[in-house]
Formats: sequence, structure tokens, C-alpha cells
Amino acid sequence: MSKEITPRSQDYSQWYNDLVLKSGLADYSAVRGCMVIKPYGYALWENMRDALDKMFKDTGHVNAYFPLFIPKSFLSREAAHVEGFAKECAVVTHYRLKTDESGKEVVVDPDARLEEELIVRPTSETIIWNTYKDWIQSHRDLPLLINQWANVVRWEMRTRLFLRTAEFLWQEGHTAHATREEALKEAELILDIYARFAEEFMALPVIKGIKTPNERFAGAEETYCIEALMQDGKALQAGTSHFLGQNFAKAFDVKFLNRENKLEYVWATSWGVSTRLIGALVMAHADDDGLILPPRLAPLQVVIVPIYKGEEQKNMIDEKAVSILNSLKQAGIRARYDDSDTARPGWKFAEYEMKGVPIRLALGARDLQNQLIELSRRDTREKFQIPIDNIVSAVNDFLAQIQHSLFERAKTFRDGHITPADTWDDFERILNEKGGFVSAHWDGTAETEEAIKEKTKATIRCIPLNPVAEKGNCILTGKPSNQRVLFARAY
RNA sequence: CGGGAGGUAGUUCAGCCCGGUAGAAUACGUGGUUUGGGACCACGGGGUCGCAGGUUCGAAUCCUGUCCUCCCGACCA
Repeated sequence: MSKEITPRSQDYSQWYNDLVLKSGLADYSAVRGCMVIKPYGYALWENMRDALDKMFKDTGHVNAYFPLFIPKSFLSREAAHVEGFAKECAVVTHYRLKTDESGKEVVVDPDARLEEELIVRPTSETIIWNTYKDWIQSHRDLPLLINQWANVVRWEMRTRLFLRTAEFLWQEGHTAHATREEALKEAELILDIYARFAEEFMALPVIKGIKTPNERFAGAEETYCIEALMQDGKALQAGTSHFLGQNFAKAFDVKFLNRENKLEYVWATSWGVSTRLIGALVMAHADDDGLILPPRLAPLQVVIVPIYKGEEQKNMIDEKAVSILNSLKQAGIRARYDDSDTARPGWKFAEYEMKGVPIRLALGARDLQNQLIELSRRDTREKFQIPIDNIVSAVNDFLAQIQHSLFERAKTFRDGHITPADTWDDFERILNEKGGFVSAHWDGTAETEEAIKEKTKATIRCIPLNPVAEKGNCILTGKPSNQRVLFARAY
């Protein structure tokens, strides 16, 4: 009973922390704001990474790797960019340590100061565009469709496991195009990939939209995003795709000769998702007993637990269980037979529920007699008796069903938490009492957005794509507006 | 970075106010009985009390500094 989780209803933040730590996704580290991603959490990330990587490659992207360090001067080339990141940059100033006079401690060698400090990348636009300058001369070099899987560092004041850490893992795509239209199309293509990934793999319904200028990426002309809703009614940005215009091309002087033999600045996009998605996965689906992982991403999809009395039964069950395990594996299902004798069945049940394994199979002497096996769903906790001969197809069906119903459950919750508001009173009341997205009119100014944030802590999460045109009046100022936008308190 | 709480065995925590040989539960090891929802009995191993200074005959305990974590706030593609 050492693994109690704080109930969601009592303290949502504590519930989240307990869950991440006790399910074995991650641990705190000795370094402020940096976490250790444990094997189970990393396996989950690998599955996410593999699925995304395939989607990128299927649409013509390739992977490369750029340096961790960025010369300080690069960052200041693009004014808005440096403005956005300067306050959270880790800086390398020296390249050598030495032993101090006492001979006991190492200290920074003052003689080893770098002539130009290096920034630990908070994002790689600058180092990459400095490189692209050498790679692009003609329209024949375009488009350049490159992604990298990397770690980045942002010195955040207040960190939270997976949701905001000083160092995190992510992918960042950086593309170069000959025309504005093509770059815009790319940014939208990636947004579609992100949305598909969130919905089809993470079972997480998302809203596609664009950010207001206030919330836009530092250096972008347009930021597209997908926004998701967590169980506590707060929104979480799950991915962004930026149309960078010619900002970085101009900052790094990247020009190409077009078909008319004229020099032109290159058009750019950048886009990324991070290990933050793991936090989203936890907060969207888990309950008071642990994680609930969508089958398509779960490191372990099926666990088989033996129930036996004595050696003799154990041997019989072992034989059957191993043959079931092998047929599941042959069918491409990530399965494991937990025959460890250090824990009893009840303990194992609780443990795998904590870890969010979608399906548990329990096999005992009684089941062998009847040629049945007990299948238990993590998401609904329903139990079924399945003929052993049908087990592979049953498991496949259930995995698909679980994937589907997790999405439907999250979507029902999300759809039920998009609430229109037409008066300021309603607006505040919905935010305070119900949470979720509030759909309201906005006069389009940064001042109003800022004032609303000041009053309610809610921000404009996005201006939904494919809007329904509707005349209305700004929720705060009453000025005319043509479209509703989505407000929410966010992570 | 401001306010609050905390750091003692792998884990959760007591001990600190009032200084005097470091405790519990759980986990772990061995043996046995068990095994259909977090088993039980017996024996056993494990902590320079976050770190660094200081006060003292003596510091987990008092003082100073520092690092890390949590909560609230400010900040935050």
C-alpha cells in the first residue's frame, strides 16, 4: 500500500505529480528544473517519436542534427526572437575547470573564458538559418525539409514534470521554401500531422487554430497551434507550427535565385512538439488509480498475470501463458508475462493499473479447466471471459476499442467544455465555475486581450481555423467582432 | 524572482521547541506457509539526519550560508 495517489478531487496538482512519479515515468534530479525520464516514460516517448517520425518522413521530411551551442551574437540577429528568449537562456562562458589552492575542489578557470559566449539552444532557428545560408543558392535547392530530434534548454522560473522543465526533448522542423504560399501550406500540413497524431495516437481531441499576436512565437508571422483540454478544465498547447515569413532569411541573409533569375529571400517555417505531450497524455486520460495509456502508444499493451496454488499448477499455467504470450507477440502486440513470484496477483493488478497497461489477462487453474481467460480493460475496468483459442483476435479488438473509446470519452468531455459566453458576467462565471474553453467575441486588440488576462487569468488559446462567421460584440469592450475565439486558463 | 512549506533508511514520515549512543511503518535479504484484488510468521541487513561553515565538552536538534523539491504569485514558443 505504499503507492497511494492523491485523488484528483483533493489536489489536482499533487495527483499529477504522484502519478508521474509513482507510475515510473520520471523522477526529480539533482539539477533544478531538470527531470530524469525513467525507462517506462522513455519507452512512451520512443513510441510517440517513432509515430511522428514516420509521419514526417512520409511527407518528404528528413532528419539532421545541429549543434547544442549557439554563438550569442546569432540570437540577436532577429529582434523579436531574442526578445522572446533572452530571459530564459543558459549561457556557457568558460571551457575549463581547475583544482583550487586547497587541492580539494574544482573551480572555473578564470583564464579559460570564451571570447564569445555560447547559448545553450532554447530553439534552433538561428543556428539552422546560419547554416541554410550556405546550403541555399537557387530555387533548385528548395524546398529544404529538415527535422531534428533534440534537447533544448529554457531556464523557466517555475517547472513541472513534463509540462515545463528546464531541459526537454522535442523535435523541431525547419523548412525553407521558394514562395510564401508554399511555406504557409507547409505550416498547415504540419498542423494537420500534429492534430492527426494527437487524435489517432494519443486519443486526445484537439482544436486547430492560430495564435493572437500576443501569443505568437518570437519571430513568427503566424503561429498555428493545436489546443487540448485537460480533466481539470485547463487548456494545454499540444503543438505549434510557425509560418516565419522571411524574417529569419533576412536576419541571416538567406537568398535564392528564382526562375526569373532574380534574388529573393527564402520563406520559412518551424514547428515542434515536445515531451510535454506526455504530460498531456497523463492529464487527459488518467484516473485516481493511475495512468490510462492509449493502446497505440502504450509501452506495454497486454500483461498476463498467473494465478496459481503450488508448483504443479504454476507449471501448467506457465506453459499455457507462454504460448499465449508468443501468439500475442507474433501478432505484433506488445505483451509481457509477469510470472515473478515476488508479488501476489492482487499486487500485480494494482501495479499494472498504476502503469496504465490497457489490457490485463489473468490465467488460473480454473480458467485452464474451462479453456477461458479473464480479460480486464484498464479504461472501463470491465472484465470478460474469453475463450483461449480466440485470445489474439479478442485482444486486437479490445485494443482498438479502448483506443477508440478513450478518444470518445475525452471528446465528449472537451465538447461539453466549450461554452459560449455573450456577457462579461457569464464569461467570468463559466471560467470560475466550469472551466474549459469559453467561446466569445473579441475586438481583436492586444490591449483587450491583456485586460481580460489581467482580470481572469484566461488567455486566448486560439482563433479557430475554419471559423463560423458571426457578427457580435467583444465580451469586454462591446466593440464589433466577426468571429468567436476560444479563451481558457492554460498550462 | 517574492511569499509559504519541506529535505532524517529505497519510500512515507516521527524525533528538532527543551543539544547527550538515530526511530517507526513499508520496502529489501534469507527460510517457511501462501497466491482469483495491494498475504502472513521468524530472523536479518540498511541512515556521516541535503551540503558547507559556525556555536558547544558534545549538534539531526541552536546560528549562518547554500543547493534541491512542493504550493501560491510574477515570468513563460
